[in-house]
Amino acid sequence: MGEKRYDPRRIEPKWQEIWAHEHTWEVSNDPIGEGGGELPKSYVLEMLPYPSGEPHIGHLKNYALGDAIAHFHRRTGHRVLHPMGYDAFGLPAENNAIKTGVPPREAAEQSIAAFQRAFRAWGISIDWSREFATHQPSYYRWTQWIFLKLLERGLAYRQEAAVNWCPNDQTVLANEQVIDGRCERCGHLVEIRQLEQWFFRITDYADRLLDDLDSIEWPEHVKAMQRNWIGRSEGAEVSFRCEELGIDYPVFTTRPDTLFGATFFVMAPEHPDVFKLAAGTENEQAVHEYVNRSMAESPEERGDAEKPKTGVPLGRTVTNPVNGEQIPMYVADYVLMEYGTGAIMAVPAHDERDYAFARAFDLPIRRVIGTEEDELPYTGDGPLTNSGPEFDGMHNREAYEAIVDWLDREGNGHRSVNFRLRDWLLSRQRYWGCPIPVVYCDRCGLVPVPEEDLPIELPEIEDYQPRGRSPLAAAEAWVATRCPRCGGDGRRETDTMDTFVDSSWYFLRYCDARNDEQAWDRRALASWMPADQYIGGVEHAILHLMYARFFVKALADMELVDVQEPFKALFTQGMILGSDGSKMSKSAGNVVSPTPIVERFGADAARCYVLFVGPPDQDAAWSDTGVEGVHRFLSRLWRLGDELAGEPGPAEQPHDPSGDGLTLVRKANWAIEKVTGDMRGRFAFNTAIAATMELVNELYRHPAADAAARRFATATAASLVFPFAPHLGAEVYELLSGARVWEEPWPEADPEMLQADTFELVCQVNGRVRDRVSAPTGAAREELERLCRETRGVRAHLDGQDVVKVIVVPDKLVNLVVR
RNA sequence: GCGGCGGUGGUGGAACGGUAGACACGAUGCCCUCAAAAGGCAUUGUCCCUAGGGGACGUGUGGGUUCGAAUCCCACUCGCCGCACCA
Repeated sequence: MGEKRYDPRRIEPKWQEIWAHEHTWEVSNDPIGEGGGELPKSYVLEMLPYPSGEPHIGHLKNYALGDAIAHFHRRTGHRVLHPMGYDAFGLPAENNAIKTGVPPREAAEQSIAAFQRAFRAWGISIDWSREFATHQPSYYRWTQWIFLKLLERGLAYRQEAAVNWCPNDQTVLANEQVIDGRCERCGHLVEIRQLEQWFFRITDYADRLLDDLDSIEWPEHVKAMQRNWIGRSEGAEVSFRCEELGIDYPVFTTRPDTLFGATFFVMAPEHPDVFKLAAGTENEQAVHEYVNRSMAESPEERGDAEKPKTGVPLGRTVTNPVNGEQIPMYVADYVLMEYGTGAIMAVPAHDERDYAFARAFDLPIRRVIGTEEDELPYTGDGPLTNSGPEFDGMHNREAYEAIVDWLDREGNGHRSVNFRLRDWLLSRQRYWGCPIPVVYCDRCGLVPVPEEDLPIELPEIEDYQPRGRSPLAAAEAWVATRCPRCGGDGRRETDTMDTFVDSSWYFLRYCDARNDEQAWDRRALASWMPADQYIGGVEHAILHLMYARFFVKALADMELVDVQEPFKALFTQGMILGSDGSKMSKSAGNVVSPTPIVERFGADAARCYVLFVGPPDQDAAWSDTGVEGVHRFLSRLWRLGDELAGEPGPAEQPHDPSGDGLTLVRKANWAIEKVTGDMRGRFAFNTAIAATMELVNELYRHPAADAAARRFATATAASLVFPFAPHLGAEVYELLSGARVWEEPWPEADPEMLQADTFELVCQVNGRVRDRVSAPTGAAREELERLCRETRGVRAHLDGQDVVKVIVVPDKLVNLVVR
């Protein structure tokens, strides 16, 4: 033993070559043609990588996870689709181009090559026949086609709006890409600009995006984040009339029960009527100054809830519809134009912000809910007061309904629902993205490019520097075109699409990736969608995962797809942190690159380690000694295989094992049961790997067991470890049986071998373990009680006391309750 | 503030309401070796006891349910994540 050593550098390329050469992981869309008509489908999908530089350790974990699931599904009788692609468009490649001069296409393609090398070196079981990258015209042709479909349906539109502008990246951003008032990409403070931009009408789907969360198996925290982001609130819209100008101003409120407490009225600085209202009043000048000052403030400064309330009176009043009171109007920046109607009724007694404003401006505060004991501002429940004879004394929950009904009858308001979600701003003033297939014609206006003219290819340019408009605008020859409608002079849209558009439908394309006639064939889609298991990081909980759901729903409404949700189940993996426990970053100098690890310990050890460190949805720190430990385990398994190889023969369970052989056969069956349970439904790969470690340890503990039992136990370990360490699993399994482990069905435990003849009976007195004794499996309750009472430890603790109760858990324990 | 998740040895982590700490790392000792590497074996929650054995205490804190609680319930506390002047 021991002259030969486990050498992943020899084993791993050997199997990778076989899988590549035989196209092992390719799968047909036609189950009948493959003779697999009876097999259920399984679509296992990891989030496609963004090709920037080299793959990092997080990618290894992501794809090791997905691969384990894919292998398990294949061997448990599924046709498995496990594809791969690259999300190649996007800002980083372009910013890199500006810095280094390397064209984004070149950088992206270099990076894609690095990912391809990595996936092969890691032994990920990918169906390469479906591979694509989103920057290829054969892909984005269909991204453009989907855009046209959405445009046709009114779900894509162009509009001027106050939008987030990143002065560093020189482009607009979606709300979802602004984090704490800063650009998600570069961290620069975001400004607000009034610009005409392209939007997708995702708000039309707010209710469905919310409701359908109940139909998918996603982690609770991700659903919660989406619910939060959609931010549905129920309430009422109530009209307040400005008599002097004869205009009704609706407000949205979630508290119509507090209407009698409204003592003033506030508008957002961006509200289009602010100047009109102030015109001619003594406040006109002050209003202009205030509005200009607020507009100049960054969203971050403005959004600070802690800062003192500011505002200016508009010099006008509105009528509170419930009591006819004239209440003063203000403009104040704590009211947001983007939410509700951009105007609010202020109820200082029952809203903290209104309270703060009223105190600062010395405005009346009138309690309408609760008693003296409830300190103001009071946001809790209670009986109404100061709300007229009709409502006084009524509990506020009831009053809510009663007041809304009354408003409705009088024509002053109605029930209403508001969402926090806003439309998806998709245009970017940047080069490296999918061109928007639209032409502007002086005569016809905005004209969609006809489908047959797609793709509108992204031209090659030399200067990527953004100058407030897309660098594409400088490509004169490309911009100048014919109007598809009238044939006259036209100009192409020079904005490109947000990268998230590309990744909102790629999972559909995998189903029919080589189709040149259409984006997909519906039958191909029907044979795979939805993805049964989606795997990726939580950082996409809102952006990508919401957009993709929106796309699928919109496409379903156009009868282009047959599912309502793209991802039936979602698994969010935890991050691999640096060995110091903090996030890996170049500046912290704690980045672990997978390449040297794989070269040194093998892909199998690296893959097993990231799955073994802990539950895969949790963050885990990288540990060099941890990988060495896993490598040690794989070596031990390999040595068993090497030692037992001899000539290939059966590796099946021997018929009548006895002694140490029986122990091994039992342990092997126990491991089968344990690993299968850990993988089915849950993702307890850490404990699954631990169980195969136990099996291997057991083999080392019983070196004298008969060879048949050892062969069986070793082959079983190889078979069970295959989803995590495919090369080693295949190697050892072949050494012992001559067969290919991935062609073998997943092992099933022999029920007879799952139970021993005896077990260790736990003997408790008052719930505390006092002794243990060997007892026959299946023994009667009385028998177990007797055995328990006879043990030394129990007798010592019984000590003549009365046994008042006996609890027997068959095949497990006896608990004697004494007084 | 709202929403979600979590607190177990020196470390990462195991535990259908039923033996807390599987498995692994680290540490210690031994074997193999001229030596080393590699490998193998053993010990390893804390404390206490006249110690081949036995006892007490132990899953953030306090209470509760139960024959029995890391697990279920209540309150608190600490930490992480998301959202946040959203009316």
